[in-house]
This record gives sequence, structure tokens and C-alpha cells, in this order.
Amino acid sequence: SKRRRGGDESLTVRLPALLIGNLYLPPDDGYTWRKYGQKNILKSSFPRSYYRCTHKNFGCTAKKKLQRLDEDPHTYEITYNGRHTCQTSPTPLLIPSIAPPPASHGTEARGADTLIISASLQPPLLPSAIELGGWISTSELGEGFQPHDAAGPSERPPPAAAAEPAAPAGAGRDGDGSVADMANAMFNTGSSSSSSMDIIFRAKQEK
DNA sequence: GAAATTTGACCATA
DNA sequence: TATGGTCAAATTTC
Repeated sequence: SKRRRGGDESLTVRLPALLIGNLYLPPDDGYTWRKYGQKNILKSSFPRSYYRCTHKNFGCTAKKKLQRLDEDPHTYEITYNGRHTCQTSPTPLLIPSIAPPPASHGTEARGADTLIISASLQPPLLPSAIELGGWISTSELGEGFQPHDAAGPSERPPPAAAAEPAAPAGAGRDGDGSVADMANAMFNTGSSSSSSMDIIFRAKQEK
């Protein structure tokens, strides 16, 4: 269909928004992005926002386009462009740069360089779910989600996922726990990681 | 003061 | 020429 000059890869995924209180916020993919623009799109009632990797200085040209779907306000369509060359990137999780698994329930190919991943298999992959851990009420998660998932060493090979938690003392990450922090600030959940937080991870069922 | 957002202007492409 | 994507100054937040 539309092939681009060799390195122009793009990956489009749809995943459920994090529902905090009564507002939907975009899912955290573990990378640190810097917003550089926002535009209103004709057909969409929601604006489209543009992000690029924070570590652009080091030649990381990864970009990300985010759009909340009109039909499903609780679903975000995220389009990734370019590759993360920055090794300082925290949680690599999804974005396998055009993962090949074609014939599979849940994943359906669209065009040559576009891949749609249904939300149903996202929850386990989302780093936010892992990082936030207790913040997310597992009862609200879709079926297929293991409450004590992260603990299991036998899960799929999470490359950097392992290296990440081993957080180097001091260096730390950039403000990344934004979701938790924001939620915390918002609802004044205060100390303790009690699960009183009302984060609902809605797994959208594709029609 | 540095770093990240916001926002309208500007540019590119269909 | 209209629409989508990026720039960059002003502004806010850390």
C-alpha cells in the first residue's frame, strides 16, 4: 500500500484510557514524552496531541500521536513514529516496532505498516499497570488479568522491565509516575498505598 | 533557573 | 486551499 522510505515505521494501537474519577487520561506507556503540539481535527471532537521523546537531544526521534476516539471516548488511539534510540528509556513494553503476530485473535493487521492491537490484550502489557501495581483495582480489570502477575518470573520476557524496577539509586527517572502522583494529588488519597484509589481500567470490547 | 505545556502562527502536503 | 503536523514564544510547573 503505502510504503515509506526505509525507516519510516509507524505503529498504531488502540488502548483503553485510564479512568480516574470521572475523567479519562491517556495510558502511560513508560516512555517520557514531551508534548509539542495539539490540533483540532475536523471530524473528531477531541483534539489530537503530539509528543516526542524527551531525549531528543541524544538523537531519539521517536514521536507519538495521541487521539481520543470519538466513538469510544474511553479509548485512545496512539500512533508511534520512529524508534527510541535513547537507552535511557525506562519501560520498553509494547511498541515492538511492528510486531509480526498477524493471525491471532486480538491482533489484526491494517495496511503494511499499521498494526492495531485490540485493547483486550493490552492490560497485561501496560507498564502503568505494572508500575502502579496496587493503585489499580484488579477487580475492575478485564478477565485475563493476573492480580499477582508482575511477581511471576515465568511471564513473557520483559527485557527492560526487569532492569527498570532495579532503579538505580539517585538517578531515578524523570517525573514518570505522573498518573499515580496526579491521582494522588487530585483525590488527596494521601499516604499509604491503600487501594482506596478509584482507578478503573476499562478494557474496551471491540464491537 | 530549568524543564515541560500551552497556544496560535507557520509550514507541508494532499 | 483546506487539513494536519510542527515551531516557538509565552506561560506554567517543578
